[in-house]
Amino acid sequence: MNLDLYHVFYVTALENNFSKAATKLYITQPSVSHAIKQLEEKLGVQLFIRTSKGVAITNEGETLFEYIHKVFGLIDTAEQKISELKNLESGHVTIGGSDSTCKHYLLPYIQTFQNEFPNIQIRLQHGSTPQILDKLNNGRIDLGIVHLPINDSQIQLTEFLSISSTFVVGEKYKELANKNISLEEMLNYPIISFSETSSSRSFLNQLFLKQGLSLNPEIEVGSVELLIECAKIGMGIAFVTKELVSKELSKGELFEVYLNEKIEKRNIGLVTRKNISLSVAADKFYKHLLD
Amino acid sequence: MNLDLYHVFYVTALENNFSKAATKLYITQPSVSHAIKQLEEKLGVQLFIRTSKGVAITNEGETLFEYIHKVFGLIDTAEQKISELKNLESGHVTIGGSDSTCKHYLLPYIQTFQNEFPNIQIRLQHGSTPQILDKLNNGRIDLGIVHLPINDSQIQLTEFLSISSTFVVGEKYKELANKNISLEEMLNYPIISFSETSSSRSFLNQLFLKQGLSLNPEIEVGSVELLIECAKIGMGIAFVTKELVSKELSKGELFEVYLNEKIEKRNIGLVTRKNISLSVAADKFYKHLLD
DNA sequence: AACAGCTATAGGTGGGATCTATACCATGAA
DNA sequence: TTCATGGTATAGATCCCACCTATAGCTGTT
Repeated sequence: MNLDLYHVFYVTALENNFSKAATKLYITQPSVSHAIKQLEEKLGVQLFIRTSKGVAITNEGETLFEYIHKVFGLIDTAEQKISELKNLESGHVTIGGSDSTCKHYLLPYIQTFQNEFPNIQIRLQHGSTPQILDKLNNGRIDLGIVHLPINDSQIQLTEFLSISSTFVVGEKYKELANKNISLEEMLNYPIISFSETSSSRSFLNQLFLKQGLSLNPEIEVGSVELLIECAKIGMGIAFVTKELVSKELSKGELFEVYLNEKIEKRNIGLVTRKNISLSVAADKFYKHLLD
Repeated sequence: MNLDLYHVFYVTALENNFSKAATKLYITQPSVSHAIKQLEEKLGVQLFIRTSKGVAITNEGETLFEYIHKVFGLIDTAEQKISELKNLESGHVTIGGSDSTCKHYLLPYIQTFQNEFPNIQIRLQHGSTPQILDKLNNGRIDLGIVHLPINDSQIQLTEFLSISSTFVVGEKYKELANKNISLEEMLNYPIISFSETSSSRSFLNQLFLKQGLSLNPEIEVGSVELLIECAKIGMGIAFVTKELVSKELSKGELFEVYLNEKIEKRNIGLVTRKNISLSVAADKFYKHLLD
């Protein structure tokens, strides 16, 4: 299958003239003559009638042209599309994360990325960490943002952010903010935490478990905003990422409760599939995140 | 533009394996490797990820594949179609002629042709001789069948049939059939002829004009069938193609009126466009007619 | 008759497509 | 660990053929 013959045919059919086609193709007229002859022999039909004033396409040539015309249209479109993808003038990136990671750590990056590459569409997929890893493995998302640690041999992991956890209270329990207290003492107060399935909660559970303590929070919520509100109005001690309450702390709406032991930092990571290349757009966004 | 690269890409994308693609393409693996590399360089994007167990197509490669897949589908279809045309398994022939030429001289050929090539569609276009020549020049018909002579430098003419003209009468004017009469005498009887625009009529006009006589037929009709009927019931002397009334003559329903001079034979010709090739199907039909 | 504009043919040449051979790399089994 | 397997990349040589130049040959025009 020699496709270049079809290219010669295509241009010749447009020009109805071997010599002009040759010029357009940057080859010589005998080459066109030869190529058309080859194609005619291969297909077994005459494609052009040679006249003294150029050539005229035959009926069969016309039929062939209808198809070949589309062929080169498609190739043009394809090359155009690839060029757009390459130059980040089109394409999309699908990112998976929990609502809170997306909202608090991803959104600012998405905004600056969109300013720079307005034609790249950013899509978000919500899910828990295992769900995100699953979507990643199924090719439903390009990259994920999850709380660490994770354990999946198929996954390529890059640490992204390090966040501090702390306990905060509102005006009502302000006196706790002055002294270092132990986890055990804390159990005497109502605890506000994320719901059982969240990674924040399992981190908290682990914290108590290491002291042989069992946690049973009075209040379980599903969003950072609600958690902060609950703490503010004095419903109890809230376990929260420090970076997310810095405004409330500085305004004096919330007060930090210091533990008499150090809480380890938690890490947020970017996950991609091992051995699977990111699309140009996804790769660009990935690098954008790591800047 | 090297289209063969796309062919290598296409097969490789189907196989996800350079070596297997090479086998299918009847080339070696290094050639595939080289071709893909060339295409990647040309497009400026990576198309495949090389892994130890073959290759995996990238996102951009996938996008390209969607188009290229269609491209090769089209080429396959095109080659299929051309092959059908070539082998007379599809296609059509459009023929132009007057109703009577079509009916009396063409129809038998059409039937036998359709038996032999049932998938070739035969289309008929009706019109007067000048209209037929016009349609031919505009490419609306592949070939025409017309009464001669014609005068058109663009037209390629082949004589097809030679027909005799004669005068016939029914029972009523039977006595005329015994003697040779002159054209002048004939004017004493009602004449039945085709309408003014027909070539049969202009032939008849010429016949009289050569003798300095002017014809003014009492009855003008538009079809051979009607003309024969008029003659049969004794409305006058009909000018008619002899071959079309042979049955009536032998049955004794009509009687031939002999002129004291010889009427020239008329010719029917096949016309095609000069310098324009017939399609395979049209050419086949043309040859079928001349057999 | 000469010209202009086109295609076909002949024959020679160079570049590049393709090949062979081999390196190299990852994976899985012994 | 070592070896075998199955894949891709690279190097270098070969040789074919795609393309070129030159020219013939055809047709319609000036």
